Amino acid sequence: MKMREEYTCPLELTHDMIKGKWKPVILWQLSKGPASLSALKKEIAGISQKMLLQHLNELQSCGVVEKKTFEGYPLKVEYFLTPRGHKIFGAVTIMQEVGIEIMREDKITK
Amino acid sequence: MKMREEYTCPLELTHDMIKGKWKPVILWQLSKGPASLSALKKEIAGISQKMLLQHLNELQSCGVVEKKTFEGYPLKVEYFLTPRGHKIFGAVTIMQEVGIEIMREDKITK
DNA sequence: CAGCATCCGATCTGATACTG
DNA sequence: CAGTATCAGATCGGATGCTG
Repeated sequence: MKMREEYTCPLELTHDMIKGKWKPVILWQLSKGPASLSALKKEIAGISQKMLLQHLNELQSCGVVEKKTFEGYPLKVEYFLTPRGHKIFGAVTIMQEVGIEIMREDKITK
Repeated sequence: MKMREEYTCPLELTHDMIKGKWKPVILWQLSKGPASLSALKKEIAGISQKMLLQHLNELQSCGVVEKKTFEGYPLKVEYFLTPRGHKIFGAVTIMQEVGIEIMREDKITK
């Protein structure tokens, strides 16, 4: 991922934050509230642990997601959206709405 | 790109529509009004013709963009957003806004 | 001006196996 | 449960040259 200063336009910056196959779905899940790694893995059908972690790390490094680690056994970690994450989630919401509309339209067309 | 029926969730569908390095910027430009290939190329700094065309084709095949071809020489073509394109543009708008905010925040932090 | 084909390196994704 | 390492295949992106 780029350093912040390298972005020439705002869209490029934000696009980086939601690019990747699973980022919108991860944000969607986290918008419901904090979640552990295993919970996310369960809720997001088809994602591999590697990709989940990789995307979570990217989301953290651009300030969209943070995590809280609880000491002890078994290990417990909670991922959650930052204020910035909630802002970007606004875009994801629209994506979801448009997607629903389109799927509905396509059903009617059939 | 997938066939419509293969999408399991709306977000996956919409994500396909804006994924790719240049799609948000292309939608941004087209939101200002119809534009020719060369106009887009001029307005979008750094894009290659190949990627521009490829993304425009993908946007067309998911019903976000259409084009109108005018016969004659020199050839003239206009790309423009469909109603569906305008809906998705709503998400792009938020991306832009969030991006601007973040860039501003980062400047203050410095 | 609009659009296609090809080649190549970079990046992304996923399966699997392993650590604290 | 959380997280890392690695390897192979798929996809993406960009440069270049060619066609109508």
